[in-house]
Amino acid sequence: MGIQAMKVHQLPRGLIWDHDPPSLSLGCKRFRSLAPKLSNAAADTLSSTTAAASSFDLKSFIKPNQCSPRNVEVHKKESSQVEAAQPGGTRWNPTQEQIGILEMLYRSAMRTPNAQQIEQITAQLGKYGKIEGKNVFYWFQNHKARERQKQKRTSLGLSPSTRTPPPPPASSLFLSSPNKEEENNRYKRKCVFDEEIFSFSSSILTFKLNKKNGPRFTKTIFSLLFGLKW
Amino acid sequence: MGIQAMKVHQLPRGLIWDHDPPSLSLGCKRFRSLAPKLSNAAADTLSSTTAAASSFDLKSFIKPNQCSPRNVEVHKKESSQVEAAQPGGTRWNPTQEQIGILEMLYRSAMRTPNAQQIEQITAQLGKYGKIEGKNVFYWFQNHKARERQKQKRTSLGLSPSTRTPPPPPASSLFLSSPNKEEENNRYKRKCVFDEEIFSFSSSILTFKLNKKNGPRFTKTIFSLLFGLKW
DNA sequence: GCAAATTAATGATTTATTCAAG
DNA sequence: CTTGAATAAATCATTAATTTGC
Repeated sequence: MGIQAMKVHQLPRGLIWDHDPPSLSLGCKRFRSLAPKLSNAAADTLSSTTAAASSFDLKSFIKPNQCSPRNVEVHKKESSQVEAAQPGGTRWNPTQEQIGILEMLYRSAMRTPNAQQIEQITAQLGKYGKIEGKNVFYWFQNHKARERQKQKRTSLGLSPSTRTPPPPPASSLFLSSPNKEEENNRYKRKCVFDEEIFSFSSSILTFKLNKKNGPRFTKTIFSLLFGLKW
Repeated sequence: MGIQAMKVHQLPRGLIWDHDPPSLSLGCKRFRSLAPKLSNAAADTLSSTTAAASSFDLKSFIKPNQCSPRNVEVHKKESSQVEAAQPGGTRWNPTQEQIGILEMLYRSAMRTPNAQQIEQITAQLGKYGKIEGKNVFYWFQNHKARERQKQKRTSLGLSPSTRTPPPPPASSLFLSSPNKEEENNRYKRKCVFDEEIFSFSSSILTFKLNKKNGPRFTKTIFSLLFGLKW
C-alpha cells in the first residue's frame, strides 16, 4: 500500500493577488512617519547582522501592535475608515450574473483556479459589476469550504453511529467517490488523524509511515523499540 | 534528503507567479475546443441566470479534474520552455541580509504586513537577492505560526500543571485500548499532540519529548507499539 | 575525510476557523 | 442567517544540517 501514495507532488499554485495580498490590515492606519522606540533595537540588530542592510529604512515599515488585525480587542473602526477605497460598499457584493458564472465554473469542476484563471474570470465578471481578483479567489475558497462543511454536517446527522467515521482502509481505494468530489484524497483529515492516534489503533500511524517514507520509518521505529530504556 | 526515487520532478516555482500558464498546464491539456457535458449544464444555468452572461467563455476556463494540482500524478519534468529564468531555483532561499531584516521587523512588532508594506519590504530585500512579495508574506505567516507552535510546546512541557489534566492513572500505562474515548478529550491541543506523535518517527525528537513530557509519552508510545501490525 | 543516508528547518499551499457586514 | 473577508492551523515539499558507514 505504501507505494500508491507515492504521488508526486502537485504543481505550484499561485497566490492570486500579484502584489496585493488581501488587505491584511483592516482598520490600520499606515503610520508611515511613526518611529516607535522599538526601531532602535531593531536598527542595532540590523547593523550587527550586516552592514549593507543598514541602509534599510526601518522606520517606514514599523507598525504599532494595535494594527494586528485579530488581536485588537477594541476599536476596529474608529481608527478612521481607512482608505475607504470603496465609496460606501466595503465588501464585494456579487451580482446575479457573477454568481451564475461562478457557480457554473464550480459545477464544471473548477475548485482552485490559478492566478491566470482568476485574472480571466475577474475580467469577465467585471463586465457585470465591480470586482477584484481576490473576490474570485475568496469565493472559491468559501464555496469549497462551505460545501465540505455542509457535507460533514449532513453525514454526521444522517449516521449518528459515526463514532469513528472509518477512514476506510485499503478497501476504500476502490469504493471512493461514486458520487462525491475527488478531493477526499487530499489531506488526511486532522480530526481523523487525531482520533486514531489517540485511540491507539495504530492504523493511521502505520499508514502514514508507509505512505511517507515506508521502510525507513519502520526501521526507525523498531530500532527505537529495541533501544528503549524507560 | 529522503527518498531519491520520490524526486520526480521539479518545477520552476519562482516563475509561475508572474504569468505562468505553461507550468500550470503541465500534464494537463487545455481542451479548449472540448465541450464537456458539464459545460452544458453549466451553460444552462448560466442562461437561466442571465442572458448577458452567456457571452462568458466557459470553455476557456474548464479544467479537467486531473489538473487539480494536488491530485495530479505528474511525471514530468518541464514542458520545455517555461522556466529558463531560475536555473534550478525552486524556492526562495533567503540570504543572511534578508533574514536579518525580516527578523528585525518581526522583533519590531511587525506580524502581518499589509500589501503596501510587503511591497516596500520586498523592494528593500530585493537589494540583497531575488525575492518576491509572496516570500515576504509567507515568511511572516510561517514565522508567526512557528513561534506560537514553539511556545505552546514549551509551555506544555514546562508547566504540566497548568493545563494538562491529571495524568492518566499509572495502571493504564500499558493497557490503553482503542476504546478509550475519554482520554481523547483530555488533550485539547491537537496540534501539539500531532506534532509529538509525528516526531515519534525520529529518535532524537522522541528523546526530547520523552524528556520533557515523560510518562505521558511513554505510555502513548508503548500503546502504539503494542498495537502495531506490520 | 567524504559521500550517502537521515534529520531538522522552513518555504509554500491548502483547509479550518473566525469575524463581521448586510 | 448567509457569506465575503481574513487569519490560524495543518500539511506538503524542498533544502540545509547533521549523522553515519566506509
